Amino acid sequence: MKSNSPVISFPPHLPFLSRSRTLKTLLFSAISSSSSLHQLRQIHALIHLFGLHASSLLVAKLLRRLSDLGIVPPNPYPSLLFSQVPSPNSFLWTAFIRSHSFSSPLSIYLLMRRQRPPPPPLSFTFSALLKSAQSISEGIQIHAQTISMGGFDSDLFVLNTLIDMYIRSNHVTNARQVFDEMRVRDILSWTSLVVAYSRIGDMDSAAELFEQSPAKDVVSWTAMVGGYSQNARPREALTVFKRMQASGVAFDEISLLGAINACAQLGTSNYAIWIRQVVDRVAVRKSGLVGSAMVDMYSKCGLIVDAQRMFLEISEKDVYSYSAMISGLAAHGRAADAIALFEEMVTTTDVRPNRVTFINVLTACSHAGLVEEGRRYFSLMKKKYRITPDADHYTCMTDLLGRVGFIVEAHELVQSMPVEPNAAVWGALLGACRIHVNPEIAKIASERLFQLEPEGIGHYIVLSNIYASAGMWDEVSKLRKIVRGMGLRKNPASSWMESGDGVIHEFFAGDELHPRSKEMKETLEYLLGRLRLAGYVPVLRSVVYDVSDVEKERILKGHSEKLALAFGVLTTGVRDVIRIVKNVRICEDCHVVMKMASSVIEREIAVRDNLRFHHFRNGVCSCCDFW
DNA sequence: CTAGGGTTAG
Repeated sequence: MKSNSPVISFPPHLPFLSRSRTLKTLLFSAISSSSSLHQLRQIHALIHLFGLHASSLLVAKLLRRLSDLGIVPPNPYPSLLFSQVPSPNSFLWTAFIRSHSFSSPLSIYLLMRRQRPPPPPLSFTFSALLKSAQSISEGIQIHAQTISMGGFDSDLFVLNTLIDMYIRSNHVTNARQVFDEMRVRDILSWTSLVVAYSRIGDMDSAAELFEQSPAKDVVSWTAMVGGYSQNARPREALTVFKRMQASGVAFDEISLLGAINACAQLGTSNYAIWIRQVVDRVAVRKSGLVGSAMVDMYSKCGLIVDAQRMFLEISEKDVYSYSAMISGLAAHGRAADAIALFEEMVTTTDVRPNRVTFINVLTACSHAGLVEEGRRYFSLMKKKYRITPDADHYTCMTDLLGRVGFIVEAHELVQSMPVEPNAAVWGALLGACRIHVNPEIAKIASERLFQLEPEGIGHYIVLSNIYASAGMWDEVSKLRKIVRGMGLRKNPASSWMESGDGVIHEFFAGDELHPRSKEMKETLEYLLGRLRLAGYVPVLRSVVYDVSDVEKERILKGHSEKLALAFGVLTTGVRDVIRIVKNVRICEDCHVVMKMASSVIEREIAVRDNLRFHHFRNGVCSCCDFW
């Protein structure tokens, strides 16, 4: 908590004229650095004391700070301040309009126009109006007004705001049209569109514009790094991040976030170590912003101990830091620690959990099968914290109930939930049906999924796998036909790992693309041979094709995480942890192989699946075979 | 004085 009041020191030796200007400057910066209504009122009193309450400059600044603190009409304070200025200039009118952005900025504008003589509107008077436009048509009207005033038709500031208005209402094409018609553009025009394209997932258009933009600064570079990372293209994100550094633009805290997140997605430990060095160079590690991202990144890279260490180093822990840590512990199967941290947060700090925190806590319960605790937190969230559960929370509950086998109850929950179940909810139910082989409810869930996400080829495959596990081969072949008709899968299952030099090696089921493929095959055969001696029997039911047992065994051997395991054995030191990242859930057979391998070859193996970690040590897994 | 922002279920 900042409790220091702004200090206004007055240099008495200055001549009177400059004293007045200096005083204004001092008061002005005091307003900027104020952090509470109480302080603002004190400064306001000072302004009165010095007879400066008619200053448009100071009052405009006060208004702006007030809206930052959420003090806007109908709170009378802004109007009171405004009314004390006998002849407000255009700047103050604009500030007053802006402070009404959530009520009726247009009515203030009309009031301004009715003054005699009317203060000339400024470009950012219109920008303030445009910013608060509730709809496209209102925005277009305001823009027409702007043009009719003359002199603004090619105003950069107005046009940039117009672009933003279109982007805010998801009309990227219109924004692009404005952009294309601009005779003069600045870096903000370019960046706005780059961001707009990346938000709609069109990174190729974003990149094209970015490359064309004549100037690049830390913000526009960051937009690209963040864009790639938010669109699940971590390698490109890091490439752009490195290019930014090479171009001589210094990065700041915000620009690091995209890069940290990209490393989290890659999930490999060398990138974790690399980004830590980058972060340490600017010594912002203890900030909550970077700290939370780092906690998340370490967790996702399997370095949970480093995540915890990082968490402790954050100087001002907020709900993001706690949520990131809880989510990390959950992903590593440490439900008890995740819950303990949540309890510590609510009992020993002022940090209030938000909806995401509860998603994290419920996920922790889910990964450990803690049904009763999950129910308790679900109701605590409503009763004590007044957070209305949304579809995401119901997804967690459906997953929690379904995962332990309460499929009927999970289905009832989905049917009775007060918000419309979305694809994630039905997906959780379908996932539960896969684990516990319940083709009846799976059929219900997947029919809804086919409606909600008709392009989601994965749902057909999961349903088909459930039918396969239940031996319903007629149904399987019907679904296979549909899947074939839909074309190739966009995201095939793959596993990847890093060799010591930071190169990422990716493997696909049954592929022989890697230059060391032959060696890997031999290594795997040798390893499986040793496992067989220790009692390994391939889990044939992990294969969801109706083929012979010999063929099933051949398919199992080709699973990408086994290829990665072989590659890891070949290329890493005997004391290194073999770290594998996988983009889908690990299958039962691979899980058995990893467990046994960890004891037979005395190596620690860590596999990150699409949602959690498996740490294999001495023949057991941290997930206790519940995943 | 408008452009980039950490935690999120299947």
